[in-house]
Amino acid sequence: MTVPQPKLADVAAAAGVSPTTVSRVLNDRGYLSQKTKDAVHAAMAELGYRPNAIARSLQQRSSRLVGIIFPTVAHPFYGQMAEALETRLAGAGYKVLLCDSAGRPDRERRHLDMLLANQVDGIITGAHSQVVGDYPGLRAPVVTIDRPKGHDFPDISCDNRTVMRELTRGVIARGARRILHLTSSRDPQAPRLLGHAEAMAEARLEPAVLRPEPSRGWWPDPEQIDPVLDRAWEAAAAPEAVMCSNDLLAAAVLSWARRRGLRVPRDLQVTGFDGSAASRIFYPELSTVVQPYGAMAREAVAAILAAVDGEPLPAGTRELPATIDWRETTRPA
Amino acid sequence: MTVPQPKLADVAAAAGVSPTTVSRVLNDRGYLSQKTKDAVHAAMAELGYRPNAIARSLQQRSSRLVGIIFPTVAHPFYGQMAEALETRLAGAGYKVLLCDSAGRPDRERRHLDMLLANQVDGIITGAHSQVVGDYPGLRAPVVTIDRPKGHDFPDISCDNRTVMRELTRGVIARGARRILHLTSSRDPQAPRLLGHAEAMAEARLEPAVLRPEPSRGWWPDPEQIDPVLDRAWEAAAAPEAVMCSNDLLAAAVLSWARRRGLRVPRDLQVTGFDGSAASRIFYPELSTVVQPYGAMAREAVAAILAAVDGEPLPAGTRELPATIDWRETTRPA
DNA sequence: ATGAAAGCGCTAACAG
DNA sequence: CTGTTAGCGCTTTCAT
Repeated sequence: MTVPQPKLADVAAAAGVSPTTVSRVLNDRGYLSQKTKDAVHAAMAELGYRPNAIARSLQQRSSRLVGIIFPTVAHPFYGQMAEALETRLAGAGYKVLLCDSAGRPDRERRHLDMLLANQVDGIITGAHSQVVGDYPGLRAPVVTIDRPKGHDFPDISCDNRTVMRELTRGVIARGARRILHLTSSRDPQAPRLLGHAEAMAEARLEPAVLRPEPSRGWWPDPEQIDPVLDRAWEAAAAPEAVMCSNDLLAAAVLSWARRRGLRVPRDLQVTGFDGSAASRIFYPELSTVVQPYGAMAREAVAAILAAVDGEPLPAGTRELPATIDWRETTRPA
Repeated sequence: MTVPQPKLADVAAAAGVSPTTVSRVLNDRGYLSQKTKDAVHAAMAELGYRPNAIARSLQQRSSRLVGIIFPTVAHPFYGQMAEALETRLAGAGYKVLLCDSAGRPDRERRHLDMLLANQVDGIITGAHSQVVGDYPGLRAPVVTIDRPKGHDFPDISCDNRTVMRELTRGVIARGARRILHLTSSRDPQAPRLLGHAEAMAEARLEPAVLRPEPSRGWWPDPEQIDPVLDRAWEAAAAPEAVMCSNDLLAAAVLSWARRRGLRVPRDLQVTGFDGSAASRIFYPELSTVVQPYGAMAREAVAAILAAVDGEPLPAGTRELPATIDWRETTRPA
């Protein structure tokens, strides 16, 4: 506290060598006599020296910092993704600047400004707005996570369309004909919707998509969902299955079903999407799609690191296979 | 990309002034003629200039960086806490370095090294190991989140003991006499346990505490929990309530209860702890304690900012009031 | 009201 | 094998 932190020059003085030499042993560069190395190490230990990463970053014009932007890390999907990314990045010697955009473009813009000012080596974003897309002076490589195309950055996703087609086929095979699709997405071309529509078309079933408004951006709102479901159930033919675009939505549906006295899966089958660790504990019975968190983090980080090494970023989406976990909210196959 | 990023000197040249002047308009310091200001602003806009935060940090010997260390942000409690902290810190002009310790002391140590090397202005940690406690050369102020005492840093928690006493009283008032307490804590002096024990003693009831081993550190493991519960139910007098030290544990108990055909709350009452947004959506029926996430973040950040301003950190625990959310996994009062 | 010069802590030529 | 010198991009005395 009171003692100023020792700097490289102090170590040099203590060891009786030049700053350059200390820098060399620090970075293990060039030829050093063992004797010198030992002396320097001793001095460093003596003083409790810790190199200043900021000075190093300035000199090397590389911060080893990666920014990650998500709408909300309180959400199990983003939280788990953030964890997987941090673990990978830390393993590669990178540091993570966490940005929570709360789904607000203004916040995202501020965060982007901040990241660029801090000379980040890369940005990984799962934020929903398109502000990264047309950002002036964006020097850092950008990779998106589970974002639809419509931008020039590589995107890492699971095989949304394929797995959703598969999941829908499975629900149909389990006896459901009248299937409701609940989504929080406002994009009619969302891959999950397309996959769903394909499977429905194959079976000559009419897709029915409902988009209840989420509250606070990412949290399903029972006030919105319940009336929507009530209405669907008061229609002539009540649905036999509800497929949801994420596990939280599915949980809201299951809660509604309990209140309404519907038996799952007898009266109603329910599926989710995401399969976060939290979701698997909260709802082990939920049939859902488990996203490949680890693999997605690996690919996203690999892309950033490649870009740092000067390789051009591949455009387009990289899709990693997700797995379906059939449980008790659907009937046996 | 190909064009090197403009620096302050470039702006100066373009505006026909000295670097000092540009720095002055940037920081709005000293007296500048409006004319000069305008010229500089024009030049900055022209070149798309963005000040380099790294250089600034080096010069000012302050990074405006705060490290936050949690066992796993995939866990709803930590994820929501991380979000609340990031929001507060960003609002105060600070940046967040995210560290996921995965509950491993070696990882925590590496993260601490990294944070100190990066000249963080403060550290907020909820990691469980005690490595921060005796860390050599820790210059940054540290605040812990929901950690038991036993260290010199201020701690921000909810009023664990009080609210747990209240919750236990409530469960007793709801008719339960044989109450099981499930916890993931290995500390017999944990405040939540103490509060529980107090309420039990008041009612002259015998406390029964069970500590199933978590898997991977923070996730309750049904393989561990189910046999423990089974055994309790095979004992002479089956419990009438299970109180859990977090919502995930409660979810595991509810899942077990469903499989065993127990009706909640008739045959068995269940309570949780944490009340994260995710938990409220996954399990709206769960009676639980809702932690004051926002207030805790506010206090933690306030403490760090005060320390940055040179005020000494207050020692001891700051307890914020939590609220009890009685729902349907307990009987009506 | 503005500028020149020095320096934050480190590393990269370039000597020797 | 080691040291001298210059400079990363910015801010800050101290002049004027």
